[in-house]
Amino acid sequence: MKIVKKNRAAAQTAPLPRQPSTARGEATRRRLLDAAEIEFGEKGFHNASVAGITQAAGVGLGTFYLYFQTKEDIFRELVRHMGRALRHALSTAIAGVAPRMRAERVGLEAFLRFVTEHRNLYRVVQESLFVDEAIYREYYEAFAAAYVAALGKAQRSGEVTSGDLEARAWAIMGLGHFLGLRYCLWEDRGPPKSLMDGVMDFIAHGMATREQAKP
Amino acid sequence: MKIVKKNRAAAQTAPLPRQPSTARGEATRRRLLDAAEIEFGEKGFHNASVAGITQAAGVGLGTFYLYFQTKEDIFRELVRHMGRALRHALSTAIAGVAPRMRAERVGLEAFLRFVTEHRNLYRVVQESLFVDEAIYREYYEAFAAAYVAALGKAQRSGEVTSGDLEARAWAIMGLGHFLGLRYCLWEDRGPPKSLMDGVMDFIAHGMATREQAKP
Amino acid sequence: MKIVKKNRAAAQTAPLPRQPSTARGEATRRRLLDAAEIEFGEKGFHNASVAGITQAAGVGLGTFYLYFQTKEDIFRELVRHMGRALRHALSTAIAGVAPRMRAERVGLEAFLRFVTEHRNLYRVVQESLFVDEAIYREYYEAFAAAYVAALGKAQRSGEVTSGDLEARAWAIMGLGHFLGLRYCLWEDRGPPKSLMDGVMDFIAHGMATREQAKP
Amino acid sequence: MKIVKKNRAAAQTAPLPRQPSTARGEATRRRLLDAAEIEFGEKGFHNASVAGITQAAGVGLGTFYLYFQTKEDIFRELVRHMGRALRHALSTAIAGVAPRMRAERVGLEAFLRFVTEHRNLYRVVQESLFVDEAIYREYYEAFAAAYVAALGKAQRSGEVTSGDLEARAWAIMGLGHFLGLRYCLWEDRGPPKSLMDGVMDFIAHGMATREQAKP
DNA sequence: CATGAATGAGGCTTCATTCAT
DNA sequence: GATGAATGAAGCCTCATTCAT
Repeated sequence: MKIVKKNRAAAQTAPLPRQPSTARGEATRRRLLDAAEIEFGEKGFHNASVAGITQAAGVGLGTFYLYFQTKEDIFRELVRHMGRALRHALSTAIAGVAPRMRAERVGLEAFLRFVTEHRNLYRVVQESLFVDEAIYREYYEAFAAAYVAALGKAQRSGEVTSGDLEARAWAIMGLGHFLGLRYCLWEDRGPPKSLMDGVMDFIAHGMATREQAKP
Repeated sequence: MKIVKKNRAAAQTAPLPRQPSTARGEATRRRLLDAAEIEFGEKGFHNASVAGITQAAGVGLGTFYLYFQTKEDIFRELVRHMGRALRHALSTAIAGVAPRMRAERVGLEAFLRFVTEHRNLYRVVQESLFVDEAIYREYYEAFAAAYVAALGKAQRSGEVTSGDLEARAWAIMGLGHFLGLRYCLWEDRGPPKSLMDGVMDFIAHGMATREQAKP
Repeated sequence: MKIVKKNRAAAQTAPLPRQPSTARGEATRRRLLDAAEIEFGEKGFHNASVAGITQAAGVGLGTFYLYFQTKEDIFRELVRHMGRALRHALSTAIAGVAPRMRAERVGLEAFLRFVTEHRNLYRVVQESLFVDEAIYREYYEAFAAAYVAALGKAQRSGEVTSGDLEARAWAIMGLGHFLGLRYCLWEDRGPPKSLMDGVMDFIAHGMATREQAKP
Repeated sequence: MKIVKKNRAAAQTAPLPRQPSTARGEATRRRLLDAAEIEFGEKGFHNASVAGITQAAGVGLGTFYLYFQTKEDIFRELVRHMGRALRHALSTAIAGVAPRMRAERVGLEAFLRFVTEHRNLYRVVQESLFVDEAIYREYYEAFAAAYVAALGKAQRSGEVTSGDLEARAWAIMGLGHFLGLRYCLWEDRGPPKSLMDGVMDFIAHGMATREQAKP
């Protein structure tokens, strides 16, 4: 007797957009994600439009909603994708690399290369702080957790000094983030080797001269 | 990378917002800025509305355009304001502090305190990357320049090791940024002293144990 | 008064839905009608969706158009179905019942029972006034015609007073409609016997006391 | 820290559309209501568009939302308006009329006249059953309550027979509704006097001949 | 100085219908 | 007979900005 209105948010029985089962559907979905990466990366979330995405993807406007529930949805998916891809790239890059300081360098280089090669995706991640803060935290907390684990191992093996690993992980993530912004996104090249040397020295030994008393 | 904006109306003929000449006008302008800081900080640039700002400021909607040309305009002004205020807070905090590593600590503490106390303003600055990238760069480049200058002096006086100061400045700004995000914005307290000790040790001496060969 | 419809596609060349020739086809068609009855009844015509109907019916979306030309089409079919079913129920119920006032009561009771048991279908009929007014009129005019015929017979046999039968038929249909709405749809029970007694008394003898002069 | 999204439904601090305080605003609001009455009446709720309403009202599209929160909102307002206007028309018409059967006739005539003169508004009320059932009930329950009260007085004064007044009120409302539909909306004239005579006779004395036993 | 009614471009989302498989 | 991916017209609603008062 009650007239039910459609309400996406509250849709209880509403069928979620089906994950396409066919190969054709899979391809369409991928095309949309690729297009969204570019649109969001270039225009930002709010200035990007679903119409722009579908146009770039070469599909009809309505098709978008076959695969994603909202504009935010595909955005979130992109962030998650970036997270997975980056973690995979890094773990692949440093697999088997020792000692730890060498792994640190390889990891940082891989990160900066990744940023350079996926500038749009990287911007998407950064903007997620203003679109869906939760997913931004999720992204970095996952990253931090992995980092803390790696540092912990190195610490136990005596390669890394004692100290709060959580803070150190965030510090180094921030450090990498800004270097990426400054040298990869704004200048269109990864940081030169000389710069990497300097940065790694900073990470390994800090910037205080020996004579300095601890602050 | 360039954020495309929609130029709804080029406002070519629109009269420039007058610089308030009276004390009353000055107060109105101040009220608008204060309200905007809260609105933008809490809702983000795109979800904040001019109407919301004027309402919070207790002035009429039209009044906004007596003092600012566009919504972006007041946003930019907020970023510039934050830049000035933060630089002032830091330079005041470390004035006369020596040696350099001590100044670094005092500066980082002052920064984190500032972030904690001006969370909204800080969010505004971060979001500016997605509203007007130029002003974000401006903000950090000004900051970096000052930082490089300070480090240069310390370097010449032998308090800081040799190395690329530009990169070091950005690294430490990023480091501070992430610590602020993690410990000040997400947890509602500045970092505890023990954490600060660890962080400063990292900045001063890095994290490699002595036995480690340089990576 | 005419409801303007949007003719999305004139569907001039579209093949007419085939009348199912197989038993399987017949079953599918039946399933669609049953599902539509529920969907339309619960959500209303505009909030019901073809997808919802096919989902509830357990058939593919495209299958719908094998059996019905448009969403309105199946709706109309439901209205016609209700008309036939109700007329059948009533004529069955009062077959052989005499005298007329007894038949009236039996008929009204059967009607209210029908409404109670087919709430969704009844809502569909009512909504048809706003979906396709012609079919609504068709429905009630068919009903009225049958009613007038029955009353005419009773009139000629002296069981019913003289007077405009058309108006009387519509009056009693309206009366029944509102009682159904009030007591069957909104309260979930048919009207109690005492209420039926009162209503029948009203139909038979009106509500004026004997002393009343005719108005 | 939480990004607040705008959500009309959940808008907690959102300013309700101000009731216009100025005479100009009042006029605009009235123009919108008048236009909506026609649009909804002619096209039905779902086929009417806000754009159509504002166009007919001669105001900009956005202006609509200065005065009404949603399309449903103005629709509801129309229903409420109709309720007030009709009750006012009826109570004015029968004020001081006696005896009750005379008042009944005057009331029914006034109702039918009202329907004839406000066909659009009347359709709006009927459609409200499918747009917002609650307001439809509200409308008729208010009406029924007033009716029951009037009948109760007549009953106590011996002008009306004993019996369930609630049921009788709904029965007569339904009766009036269908007569209005049949004779005022579909034929474009009120019912002729002869018809009114017959109907009033039915209401007063029913349709059973004297010889009939009570059913 | 200040106001707030008015505007309309623009964006997201829905869904009936088609058609290739 | 049946399917479901694809389409795109259409509609509701928001909000920065203007301007007459």
